[in-house]
Amino acid sequence: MPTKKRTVTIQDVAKKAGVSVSTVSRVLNGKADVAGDTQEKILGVISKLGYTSNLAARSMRSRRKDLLGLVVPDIGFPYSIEVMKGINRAIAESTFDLLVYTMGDVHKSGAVLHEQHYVSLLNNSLTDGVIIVASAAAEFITDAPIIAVDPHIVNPRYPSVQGTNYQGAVEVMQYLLKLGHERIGFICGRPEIASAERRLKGYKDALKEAGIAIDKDLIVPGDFTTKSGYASALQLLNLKHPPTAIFAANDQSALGVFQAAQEMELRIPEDLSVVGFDNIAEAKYVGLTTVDQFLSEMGYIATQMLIKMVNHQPLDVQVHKMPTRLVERTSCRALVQVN
Amino acid sequence: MPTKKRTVTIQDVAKKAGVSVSTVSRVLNGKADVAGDTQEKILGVISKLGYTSNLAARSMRSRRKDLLGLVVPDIGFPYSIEVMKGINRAIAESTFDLLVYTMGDVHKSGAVLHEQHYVSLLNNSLTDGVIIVASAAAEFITDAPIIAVDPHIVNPRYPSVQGTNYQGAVEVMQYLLKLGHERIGFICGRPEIASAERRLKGYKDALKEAGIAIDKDLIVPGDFTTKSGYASALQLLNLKHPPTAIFAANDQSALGVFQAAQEMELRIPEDLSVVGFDNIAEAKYVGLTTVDQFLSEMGYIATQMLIKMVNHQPLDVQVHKMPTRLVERTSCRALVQVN
DNA sequence: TTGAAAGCGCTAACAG
DNA sequence: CTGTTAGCGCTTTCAA
Repeated sequence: MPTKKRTVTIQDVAKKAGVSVSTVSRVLNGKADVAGDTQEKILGVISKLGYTSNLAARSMRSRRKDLLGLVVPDIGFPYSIEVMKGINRAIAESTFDLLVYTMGDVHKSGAVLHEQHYVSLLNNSLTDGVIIVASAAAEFITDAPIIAVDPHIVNPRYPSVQGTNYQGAVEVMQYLLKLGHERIGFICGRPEIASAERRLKGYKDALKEAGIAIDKDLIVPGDFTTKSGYASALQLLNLKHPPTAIFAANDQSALGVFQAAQEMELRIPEDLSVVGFDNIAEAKYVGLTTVDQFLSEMGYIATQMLIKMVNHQPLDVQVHKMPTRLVERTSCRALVQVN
Repeated sequence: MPTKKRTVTIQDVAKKAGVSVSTVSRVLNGKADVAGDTQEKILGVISKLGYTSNLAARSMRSRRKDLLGLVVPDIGFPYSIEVMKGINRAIAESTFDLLVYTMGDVHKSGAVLHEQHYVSLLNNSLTDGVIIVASAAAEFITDAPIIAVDPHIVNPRYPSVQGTNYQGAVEVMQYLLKLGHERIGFICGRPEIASAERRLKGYKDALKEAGIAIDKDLIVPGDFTTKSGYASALQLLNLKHPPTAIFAANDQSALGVFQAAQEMELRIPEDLSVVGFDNIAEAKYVGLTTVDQFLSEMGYIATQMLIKMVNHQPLDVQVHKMPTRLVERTSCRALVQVN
């Protein structure tokens, strides 16, 4: 293995080039005040030795790193993936690179503490600012800008990007009601998450608005997983009066509904209408109705906002209209909440 | 915004607790030799001040970081996402966390240089080892272990995880031949990438083996994108003698074939058999045949190998059988190449 | 235009 | 059990 015993440091370069470390540092940082031939010689030595600056040491001294941080509990989760696609897009368009911190699993250890820890870790040292996705934590100690995407609990002290969950749910319901459905099932999300509750409220209010009494049997629990969607859908479909449409609080559980319907040989949407919130790639293939681009846009917007914050630019944009390419009838907007 | 002017350092904690920095450092690192009440007091100050250690400074001093690095050009690309899912799974099962470095776009600037730079950057400072995915670069300067997943160019000096592209392609062909197909189209991948060429060779050899002459019209270019798959599929299907089956060098281009077939109102697989290499979520919904879990498994295996390397354990496993859940008839193995 | 020297925040001997 | 001290590799004054 081509492993140098010791890392090549700026000292090695300086010695080899016969100059001082500060001179090397100067050419490394593109300062103008270095003689042409000195610079050339140093550059030569650098590439000959294969020197690369030590990120840790460097960011310990300098303010600007051109690096954004992202803290995600689990980068394998479809939700995270969608958000990351948007972030990735914004990063690609910018001069910033991205450092993603993950522990691979939300449940690896105390989530809230871990999140806070990682945010400080990144922000106090390596990055110019951090994006935190679907955070359970509400408070952070950090000296660099921070932005929350879809936080579980909304803390007005931090800027955040959130979906208009209530309004979106109302629109989903209006769509289903217009289709003539009167018995519409709702599969809940995790009750401790703000967005889930707002979707449920949208469901209830739309029903109320339409003059339809709320049937408690039609509201079943869920936890945003496909498995729970499957189980809850079976519960709904085995009712004496089963619903003719099911509104799942998120896309994953909608997929579970799809599985249950398939198993019971119900065709979608002929026998059963299914609508899910959020966005997954599979949706268009299974014929589910979802809000396209939703999560991805949130990531994109959040990244752009964070970059503005890092650059000390004002956060002028308050509300973004979300594109709804897949679904014409159901729309959802991202509300950008500043401060 | 709750932004402390200056970061809380270990010095602040020490002063406030009335002890020395080394004592604080000791409790921070869980050393046993600290008095119970001293430790308690320090812990109290730490949480009161909201102190978190500076990652940069810390990793500059200590050897073990319990942190693995991952360099991916583009984390929004389906290929990267699949590999990352596997890596994420391995990370979740381990005591390591993961730091992903991305520039958001392969083409943001000189890819090879960027990759080498990032690998050194991470490995010389922050992480215990790094995984590099689909690298265009063949050489790296680093003093920590490194493992390549599916490198464009295979360098025997580094351990790597690669698919058995040749064998897999042969098996895909045997499957199609057994189905009775005699005219099988092949959509190539990017010719500069080793795996693409091995898949093509598998296609040709299987044909040869079956005693079927190679028709050059049936081999069309591609670049692993859906767009190219679409275009090349149209080219194939508009031939005087169109193929009855198409083997796309990867999943993305297979998706393009699917689109083209749909547009020409060909049913799959009744009118046209389509097989793609690699693995995407959409595959099962559009009825394509792909190798399940393939990319994800590569990421998983690579991560486990890297952890072994970091722990100075021998790399005993040489060949992994890949699980093939979706597809019984086409299998693919990951060949783990050590040294 | 360059070098010397002072730290950034932290860990790890080495003494007490 | 705890404090002192010496750096890790780098940037940044301050002089020369």
